[in-house]
Amino acid sequence: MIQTKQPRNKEKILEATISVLNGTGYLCLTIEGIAAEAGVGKATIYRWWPTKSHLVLDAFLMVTESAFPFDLNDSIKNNFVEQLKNLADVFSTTLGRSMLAIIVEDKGISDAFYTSYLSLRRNDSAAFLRQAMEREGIEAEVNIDILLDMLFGPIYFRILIYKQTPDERFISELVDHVIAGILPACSGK
Amino acid sequence: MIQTKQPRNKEKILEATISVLNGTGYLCLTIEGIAAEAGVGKATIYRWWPTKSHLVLDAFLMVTESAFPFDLNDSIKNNFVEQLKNLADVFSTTLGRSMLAIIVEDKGISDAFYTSYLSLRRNDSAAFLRQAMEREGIEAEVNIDILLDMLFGPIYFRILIYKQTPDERFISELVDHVIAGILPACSGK
Amino acid sequence: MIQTKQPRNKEKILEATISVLNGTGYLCLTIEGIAAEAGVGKATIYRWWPTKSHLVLDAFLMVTESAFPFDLNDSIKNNFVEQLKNLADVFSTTLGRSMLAIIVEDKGISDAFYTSYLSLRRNDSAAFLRQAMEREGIEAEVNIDILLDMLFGPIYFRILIYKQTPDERFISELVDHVIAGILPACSGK
Amino acid sequence: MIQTKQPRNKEKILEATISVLNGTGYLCLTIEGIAAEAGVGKATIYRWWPTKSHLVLDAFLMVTESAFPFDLNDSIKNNFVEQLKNLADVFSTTLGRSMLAIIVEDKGISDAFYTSYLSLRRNDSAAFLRQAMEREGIEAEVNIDILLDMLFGPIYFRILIYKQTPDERFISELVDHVIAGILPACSGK
DNA sequence: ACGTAATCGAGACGGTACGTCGTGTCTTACA
DNA sequence: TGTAAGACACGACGTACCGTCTCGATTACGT
Repeated sequence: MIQTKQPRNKEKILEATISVLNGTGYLCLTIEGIAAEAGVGKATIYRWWPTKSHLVLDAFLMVTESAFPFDLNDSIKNNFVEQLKNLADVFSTTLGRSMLAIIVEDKGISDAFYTSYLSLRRNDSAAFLRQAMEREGIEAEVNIDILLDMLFGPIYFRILIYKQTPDERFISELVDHVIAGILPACSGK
Repeated sequence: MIQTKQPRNKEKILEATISVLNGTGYLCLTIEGIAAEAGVGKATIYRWWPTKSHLVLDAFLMVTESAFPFDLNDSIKNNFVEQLKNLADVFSTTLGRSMLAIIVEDKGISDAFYTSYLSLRRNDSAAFLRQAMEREGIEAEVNIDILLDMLFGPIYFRILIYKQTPDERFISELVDHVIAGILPACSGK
Repeated sequence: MIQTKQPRNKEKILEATISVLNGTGYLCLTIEGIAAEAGVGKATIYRWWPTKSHLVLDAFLMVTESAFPFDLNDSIKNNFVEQLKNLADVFSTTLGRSMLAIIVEDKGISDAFYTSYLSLRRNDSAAFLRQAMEREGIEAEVNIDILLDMLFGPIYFRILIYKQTPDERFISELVDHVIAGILPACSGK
Repeated sequence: MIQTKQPRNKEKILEATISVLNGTGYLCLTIEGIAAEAGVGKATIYRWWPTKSHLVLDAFLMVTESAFPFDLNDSIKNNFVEQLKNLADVFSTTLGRSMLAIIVEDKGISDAFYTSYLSLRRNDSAAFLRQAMEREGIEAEVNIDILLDMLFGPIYFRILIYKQTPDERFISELVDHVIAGILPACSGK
């Protein structure tokens, strides 16, 4: 089988990116440093990625499953707890935090991130939630988008602003609160 | 009255920072550019701010009320809708977005931001919520921290990741959902 | 008869060299540019020429007669005027100037240039001069090498340093002066 | 006396230029190398010189007397032998050869070189020659420009094309031949 | 009111990284 | 088989800012 050189090189560069990121952090991430670490010329990096941001995005996508599966036989709560734990894990790594920092300061990358990562998970989540609510007989008038924001938003918030990694207890309580809001209430407000 | 030059200079610099930020965006914000805009030597900037990040933080604090008042005579919902609208406004400006970008990528600044801005609002919010719930006879077993994250988190999330400015309708529904979760439910799950 | 591709290719490359040289000048002459212009891979150029300099030398030799004939039936003056006019023409083209620039900065090429071009003309000139002087009965004690330098040197000098192309009048006067020096003088100094 | 820092730096850079030139030759002369040798940032070099060529020109002018004096009490021959020996010396150094290589390939620099160096010597030479001829009663119809080219041209020619440094014997004969051409001849051409 | 400090603008400076270009070598795929 | 196309490591380019550092000129105060 013929093994072209090119893909091997791209992989080397992505691995070097992660390695440098883990070693020195995002603020010290330089193209020259990555090139040196990968044993590659700078031009080779620029051949495949227009900016450092795109490179980090690809590195992120390489190591991150873009979909985290739901289990229809399990409860809403358990499913979302798992989802949010996974989310918290992914974005608490140096790579994940760097990814977020780039997204926050660069609209172009955030679009690419949305397409390649966020919308996939979001769609899975929405689909699961709809099915599960129907199955559990919840007919509440709920805006699924807002529900998902109430689940995901606080995780991102804690990581981005408070620099904390939400633990299981936080996640569990959060999911409880959100679910409480969609169960039939005795009285209106 | 004698007016020393110093305070006037600091003000000029902060104003120049905002002006450059509005003109060219955070990614193009340079100390040299600010100094030129302010008609000031670079050293004068370094005299008072150790890094560009600290400078932006001060600029942000200068133009932003660090507390946004609650009205105890109004409803929980109305109060939080106002709070979140104000939050969305503040962080949808170029200055606000820049502030967030810095916070996300710099732990040191995020601490300072927490002290000077975030904790003040957070404490006010928590205090108000406790009073209001008591007044309205809600005794639900709720974790106030999580409740506040459910309110604020989605706003930051929308701004930071989705690059959207939440509108009043979104905010209103969000507050509704959160409040729904703390009203007494007919049945636990 | 079978016509191999190779000679055709070399020609294409030499022509492309001249074409690029005329288009953008020596300072912008690149192997990549020549390869593109010739519709040829870079490796094909490197197969036949070790450096850009050798390539330009070959291009120069291709378009330049390495010998310019003397006419024994004409006068010394007329012969040298023609020689110098031809010289001035050859080295006033972009190709000729480039050739000189390379010679000046590269000893290796200047040797090759000497062998393939300069010594041939020099020998012809010396032989002609000797014959003609004998024929015209001039027996002056002259160093022919120096005489030739006095003829050729000023032409190169004007072209290389002054960036001028000597005109016919200049050449004519120059030859007159040189010849005046070898005619029998009334008195030594 | 106040010694500003600036000129000291320029001098350091010019010295480093010469040092690198002597060490590795013109083809290996890089701005980065000069900056390193001088212990200076690249930007400092670019602040004062637009191109490497201008830098070499300045280095050349720094070490070269821009005028080499004539002695009106000495003979024409001796004066020009001294002039040409000096010329041959100056342009046989690495620095001198590099200067010439740059002049040959760059019209802009050759203009600057003409203004700062060449025209000064040329004018001195012409003035001296005129005075001396008058003093010695030579009234020949001579074109001084061509005479000077016959003196200087061969020197440059030998250095640039033949890569030789003309020795005293060559120079002496050359001057003899040129002078022979301006002495009254017995017969016209 | 004036001389003496302190303060400031201007910008030079040594660095670091940028993104680009051309080199000369090497690989691949096609003709 | 030979060759175009072009990937590749390398090295230098010229630029932009960084944070530090003089240097005068311009304050503003203490006498």
